[in-house]
Amino acid sequence: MSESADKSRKKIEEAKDKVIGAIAETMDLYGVTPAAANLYATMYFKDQMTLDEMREELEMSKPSMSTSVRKLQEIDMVKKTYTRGSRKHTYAAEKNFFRSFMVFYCQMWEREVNTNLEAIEEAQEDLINVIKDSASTPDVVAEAKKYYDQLEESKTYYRWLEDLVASIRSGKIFEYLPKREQD
Amino acid sequence: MSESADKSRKKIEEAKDKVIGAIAETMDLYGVTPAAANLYATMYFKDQMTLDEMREELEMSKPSMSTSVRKLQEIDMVKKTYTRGSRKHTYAAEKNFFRSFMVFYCQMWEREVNTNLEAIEEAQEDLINVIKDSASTPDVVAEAKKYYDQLEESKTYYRWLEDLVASIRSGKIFEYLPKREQD
DNA sequence: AAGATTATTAAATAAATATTTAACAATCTT
DNA sequence: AAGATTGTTAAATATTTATTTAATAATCTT
Repeated sequence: MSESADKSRKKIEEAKDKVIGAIAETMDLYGVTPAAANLYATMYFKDQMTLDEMREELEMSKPSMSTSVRKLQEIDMVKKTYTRGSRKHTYAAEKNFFRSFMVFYCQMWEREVNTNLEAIEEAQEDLINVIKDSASTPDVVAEAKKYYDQLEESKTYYRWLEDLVASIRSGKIFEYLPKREQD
Repeated sequence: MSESADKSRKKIEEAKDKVIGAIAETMDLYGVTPAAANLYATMYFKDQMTLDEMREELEMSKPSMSTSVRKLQEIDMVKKTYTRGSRKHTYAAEKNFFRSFMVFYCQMWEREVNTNLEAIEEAQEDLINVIKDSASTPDVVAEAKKYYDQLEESKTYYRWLEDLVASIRSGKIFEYLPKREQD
């Protein structure tokens, strides 16, 4: 093989590495470890990989690859693939960023909505009891009312977030905000 | 003060604590430290606070409060307030979750778009050079083309994310996904 | 079923992050 | 301007989190 052909191969690797670096760098936003971030970014340019290939490519331990893969599977950024004839498990990166976006944020927002709405409902019940309690002094009742109203108002946000999740999950959001293929 | 009135006060505190716990728990999603998460959740039920009040309420050190406040200010979840007559600085929590949502996610997504699009542009230039290079073998050219196309397709996502940010920042998204005040 | 290969779990280590104590700088009051 | 109060920065400590090595479990082939 000629030297200039080698040079071309090397330039391709360089190009990939730029993108790999950028993706890995911004993936801390998705709450994954550096190992998982690097792994996903690497897999983004591969068809599929085995744990041993990952270990070799990233020069890390196999358990680290194993846990990283699992974490990435949880947020649907990596899928297990079935390759007959191979004893080793194979995995492929989700290359459609829209799908990753959907799964990750909807999961995250749903957790936030559920946790907080549940607490709010309980708190509001408590506050109503205070308000209704004849033993409560007027200033205490006023305070309870104030907090009750504040919580009630915040529910508008959580309802909106739920609607946003539904719109993304169903794909309806793309009717309003279309994907622009061209530049 | 009667004992039952005290009981009412205590129930209010309990109600608040439920919500404080939930907010603090979900705030790890926003990439803030536990101290900052607890602080924001606490401030959510206060008009404004000084650093010393924070330290006392959370039973933590003053520098910890100072750094937490700064971090929360960066994502616009806390604002400095001007209280004349007081030597101490006072701070207030942003209580409108829609605004917090906007600032936090737009900031985050914009960083992702900028970092990745920049890398993609550079990588695509490199790949074009390989494709145009007469010394590149056909299989190398094919590979370069494959990656080029993959990157090109991913840009659709980043453009969409930019549109989403613009729609949120301008408030236009609420025309499509309105805030529902009632239940 | 036995042996070999691969993947996962557990314990130990390493690295990164959060928090505190101590020192310093800035600001306000007199 | 001096002294006192408040806030921030720096260094040290503590805590948490990520990663590795070692051990175990599961899976596949013969």
